[in-house]
Amino acid sequence: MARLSFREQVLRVRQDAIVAAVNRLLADKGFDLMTVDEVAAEVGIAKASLYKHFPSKEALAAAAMVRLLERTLAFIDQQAARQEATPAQRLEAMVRWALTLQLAGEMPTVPSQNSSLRAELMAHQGYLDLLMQVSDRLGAWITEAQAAGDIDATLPAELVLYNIYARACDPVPAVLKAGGRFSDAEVVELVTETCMRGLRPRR
Amino acid sequence: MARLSFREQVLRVRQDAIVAAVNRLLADKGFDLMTVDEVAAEVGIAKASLYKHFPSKEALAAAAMVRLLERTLAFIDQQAARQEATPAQRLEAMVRWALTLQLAGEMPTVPSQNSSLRAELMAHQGYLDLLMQVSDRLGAWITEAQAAGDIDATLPAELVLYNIYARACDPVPAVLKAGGRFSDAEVVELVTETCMRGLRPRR
DNA sequence: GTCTATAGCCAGATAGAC
DNA sequence: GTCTATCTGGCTATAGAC
Repeated sequence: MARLSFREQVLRVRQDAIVAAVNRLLADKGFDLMTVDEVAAEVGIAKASLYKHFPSKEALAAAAMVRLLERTLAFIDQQAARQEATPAQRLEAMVRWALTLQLAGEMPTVPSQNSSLRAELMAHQGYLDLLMQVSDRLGAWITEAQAAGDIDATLPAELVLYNIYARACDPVPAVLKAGGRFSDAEVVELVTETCMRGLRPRR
Repeated sequence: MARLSFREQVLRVRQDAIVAAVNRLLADKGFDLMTVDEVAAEVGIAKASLYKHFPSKEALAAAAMVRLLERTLAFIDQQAARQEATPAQRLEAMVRWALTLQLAGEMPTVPSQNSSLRAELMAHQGYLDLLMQVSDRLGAWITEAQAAGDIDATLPAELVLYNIYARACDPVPAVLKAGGRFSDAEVVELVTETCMRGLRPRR
């Protein structure tokens, strides 16, 4: 890794601050309701300065999504290092992690419907590469878990993968939490359990 | 039911056409991306005319949501009439119905996040009444299904209810369908099965 | 690279004739 | 109630001084 000049380090810190702010706002309001003015205000710089770092609002959001995928890969590596854990247990840990992130207000969400952002993401090579990597890693665990009988082998692997991905934007945890009867930890447990149970063999 | 004058009938038909168009657009693009101009274009009248029928964009969406809840109640009645069916089977039929509606592009979705629409819906008495009715009817079946051992009695009834509601905006069916490997009917079966299996007792 | 100020656009809502 | 035309505000993006 090349040594960074002071100037470059400052730039890097500033960019990280921007992406972190975008991450929070995406988690809170979603892409359409997030305004670039808010991002600038949260970072504490002028809007015009933002546009020196990122060419568009879509690019801002894409950077936040790339950061999420990088964090996801890091967590996958962490799970892969737990040699005592079965593939199914690792997948369960992924679900738990996603739900925890979501309840903490740190899970950025992208509109799965039509949007200017969809197009930009599908053209963003770095994003697609990371998404592929994550899918491959999780896909391998799914196959292993099915062979071990911990996940129903008659279910298409796609279905299992998408079911896990979908926990990142599941509305159930937030509604359960809003009900006030459960702690965050309890919500995570309940949702994780119903998710995984839905994927296990019939008996 | 009072006899309607011709004038009132025309009004009624026009309003139904508007709400149907809003329903489609909400299902297709969601509230934020739906524009009032599009609604007007789809109905075939001028935007200003729309505002003679509904005072705001939020009111338009609320009307579509009320219509959805009315259709839901009608389907609940239909299921209640199936005397051979168990409560769990009725709940499963509800899930199947919601998924079918969603895949057909007829399921309007409301942003569960912050939005001007949330506030308006929570102040809309007719909407809240209907929502309560639906929840009560489904809640009764859930309790019965738990007593019968078809749904895990250790799960909070809230969790079960929200899990069923969430199928209406589940992103998994659309993604599975986009993959092209499954027919709509297969998608409905796969998602319904994993949903219900997640709620059944451990063994 | 940072700021202030503003251009340009688009969508929700309204005026007023018919 | 329907239309055409317009207002209004907010948002993305940029110009231009420093």
